[in-house]
Amino acid sequence: MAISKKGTSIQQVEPDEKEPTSVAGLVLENRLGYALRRAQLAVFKHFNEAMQEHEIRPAQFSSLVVIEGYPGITQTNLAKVLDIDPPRIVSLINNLEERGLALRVRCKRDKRSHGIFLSKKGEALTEQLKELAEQSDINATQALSEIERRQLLSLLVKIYAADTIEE
Amino acid sequence: MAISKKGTSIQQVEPDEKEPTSVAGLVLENRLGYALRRAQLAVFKHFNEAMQEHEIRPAQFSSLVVIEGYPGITQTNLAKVLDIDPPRIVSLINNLEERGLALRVRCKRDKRSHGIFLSKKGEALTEQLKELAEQSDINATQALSEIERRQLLSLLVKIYAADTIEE
DNA sequence: CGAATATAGTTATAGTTGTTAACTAGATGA
DNA sequence: TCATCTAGTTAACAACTATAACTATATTCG
Repeated sequence: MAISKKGTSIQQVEPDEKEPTSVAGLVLENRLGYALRRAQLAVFKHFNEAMQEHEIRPAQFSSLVVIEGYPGITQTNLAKVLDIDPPRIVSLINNLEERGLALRVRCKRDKRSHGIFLSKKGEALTEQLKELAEQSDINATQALSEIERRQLLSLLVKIYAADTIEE
Repeated sequence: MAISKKGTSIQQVEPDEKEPTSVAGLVLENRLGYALRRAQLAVFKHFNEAMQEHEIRPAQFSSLVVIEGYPGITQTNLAKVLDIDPPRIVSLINNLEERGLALRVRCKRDKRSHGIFLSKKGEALTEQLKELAEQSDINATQALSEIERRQLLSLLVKIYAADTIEE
């Protein structure tokens, strides 16, 4: 295996003088997947800080919002909407139920399935969390104007909506 | 704990008739963090499919590209640039080295640090992968025009660049 | 009817990833 | 020289995701 720099078998080499601190100028700078990942991590970091005192993780927040929007939704449908696997829903709902935020109600027509509802406490918390999330998004994207933020959102939705449909 | 619907203790409830299949209409639709996550997963799915035959994971690809751009970069700097923890770099580089794609060269001035270089094989593969990645990004974002894609990229970079600096 | 098949939810398991703490070798600076 | 710092490493661990298999109900159809 040859070192590419000279093609000779160098044993001791100086590391490059430049000390890059960003991916500026590299192909990575133009890679959508990479940019999405980095931006997502940055935004999630803010989100997690904002939610820390309520001990709410991103997937829990999403679940709360969906249950609020569709009270009585079954676990299977919740899994579909959030595009996560059914086994993950179980522990997610277990946790919300243990904390008194949500509850399963066995459906009398189909006794296999459970409708999921928010408790009063869950509803109140969800309202509060939605505001925190809104604020957290804005904090995480200070570099963007309100118009840019909306533009970004609409572009992102186009991507994942298209991708969800074609499956 | 009361069920919010009526405030009474319902034991058997019909699940909602509607069967939602997307987050359309919910607050989630307007949450930047959620949209970023979903879009990122969609794009990564394409990426992973494209890279499958080469057995290259996203972080490995990113590493190859950065090493190509900064031959002789130290592991510490690579970690900084990619914003990942030093321990992760170790197994990452181990893997690339075992596969003959990259190699560590001990720096003679500071014998603690290693410069990392691509082998000829690594360089050739990286060239190939960059094209695959480019194509994969385009496939994953068929719903976007070329202009929109560039817009999106610039918005994303603004977010994570700002976030990286302030630390 | 009742046997075969399908579905909702669950459990267990394991692979993968990211995080933290602590260690070694070498460098630096008083 | 001694104390402190840094680069890389190792190991332990927590979190997340995916898969397989199990239970209970439901449905289909001969």
